[in-house]
Amino acid sequence: MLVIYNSISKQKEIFKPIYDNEVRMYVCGMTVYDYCHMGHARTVVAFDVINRYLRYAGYQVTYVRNITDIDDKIIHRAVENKESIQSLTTRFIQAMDEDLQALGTLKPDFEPKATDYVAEMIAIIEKLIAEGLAYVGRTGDVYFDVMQFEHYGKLAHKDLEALQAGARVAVEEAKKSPLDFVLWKLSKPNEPYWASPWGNGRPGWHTECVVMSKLQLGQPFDIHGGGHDLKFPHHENELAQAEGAYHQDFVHYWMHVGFIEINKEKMSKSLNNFFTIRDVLCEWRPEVLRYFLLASHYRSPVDYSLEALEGAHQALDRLYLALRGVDLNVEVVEDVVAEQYEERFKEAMDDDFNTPIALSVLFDLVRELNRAKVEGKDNVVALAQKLKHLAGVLCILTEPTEQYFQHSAANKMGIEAIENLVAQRRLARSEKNWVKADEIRQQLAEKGVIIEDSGEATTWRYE
RNA sequence: GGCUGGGUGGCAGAGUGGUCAUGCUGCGGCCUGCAAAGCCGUUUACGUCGGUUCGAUUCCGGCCCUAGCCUCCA
Repeated sequence: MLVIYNSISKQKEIFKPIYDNEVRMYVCGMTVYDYCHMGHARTVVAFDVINRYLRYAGYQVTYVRNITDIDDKIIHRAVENKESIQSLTTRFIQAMDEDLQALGTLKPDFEPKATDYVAEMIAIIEKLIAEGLAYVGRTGDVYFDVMQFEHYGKLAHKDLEALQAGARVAVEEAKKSPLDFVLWKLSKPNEPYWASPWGNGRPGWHTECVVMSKLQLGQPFDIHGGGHDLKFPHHENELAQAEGAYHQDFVHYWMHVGFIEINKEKMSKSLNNFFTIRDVLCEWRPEVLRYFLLASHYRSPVDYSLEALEGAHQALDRLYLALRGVDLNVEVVEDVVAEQYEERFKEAMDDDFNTPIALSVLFDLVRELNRAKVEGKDNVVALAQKLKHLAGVLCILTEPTEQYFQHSAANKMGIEAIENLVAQRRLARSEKNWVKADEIRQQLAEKGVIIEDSGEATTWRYE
């Protein structure tokens, strides 16, 4: 029984899809004017695991993640770069695809772009005006009239009074209330525009998600997610539009992912304390990054640090080491003990996708496996297969074992040279020339190569 | 100011009304030519002050500290 923490009720709730075993999930994606950073990675990986687990659990998932390819930041950046908007967004969409693929995330089933749905956005704005929920302001822009939607604030748990008291924005004369948000923004000279009943302009940000989710998933749909910073105002504003326009629930389960922090401070573009995914992938292999992200629960804040990455690396090594020397390319073997670990794994993931616990189950399985290896039990293969299989749901332990340890990289000693030294050392050892054997081991260690003897065999790996 | 979250052992990070999280690290042992890996054992916890309880890190209340949102942000 799957339980999900729902932001709107602030409680864990039993998950019941709208249609039997189908899950319809929409996640707010990127605004493509720059490279993706670790914060994006976290949200994307979190929902990737959710997507994978739901499928593993037998649900038929439709996963939609939008691309925002028109907004003020994009326009500004294009001007800054003396580049067309089209070229800017195309470039960063491609970069995003590369980065997310490197992280091993599955592509969403649909990745709608805002600019492909402008006509539909205009239609919903017209409907909102007809419903009395939107108005044309004094400057000609169209605004959502927050006061007219009685449930405004129900997601973020804010009441209008408090919001107004805290409003830091200078009241724009064009709006009735400072909380009203723009649905259609008239274009200035040299800005891109679409024709509309209110003049040439472009849609406000929040509307695209309402339109694209409804088109591809219907309304209501099951899960809507995104980073924690989207809860308010973005998701609140989506909800107001969707429920205001169609008079029915918008979303059943709202999920929000916690922030990546640096020195306990939110990583964000405005604070300029962010690391891009590609920066990090220059130093660390993608799987380490994934492990790091999965080692804490998706709702908690995570502090990004070298120590944490190193910890992830070591933990991952332990998982892979357990698989070493086991031939997995055989028919899947059933084993009662192995099944117990799968049950525990499911239990962990069923509890609001608790990946830290799921990982701890994997480590318990590793101990079981190592023990079985030492004792020469006959369930070694079954345990190893189970480990690989369950880890695969989290999309870790995906590489062939030896490839993981002997992964070539430009700055490392070549495999041939290593094998050569290992052979020399084997000879020295057979002659009980311990001095020479230790010398070679030391030589390799200085190059970051770890030697492991077990009986006659010697294996090596990069540290 | 309002609204959300947090404060756990050397670090990271879960969780629970009364036996173990887990990973890294420390210590002891086994194994090993010595190591590494592995196995076994083991030390150091639950911000603070009260309350409920036979018993609270876990429930309730006050306080302190801290992050986030209230403006674009995953």
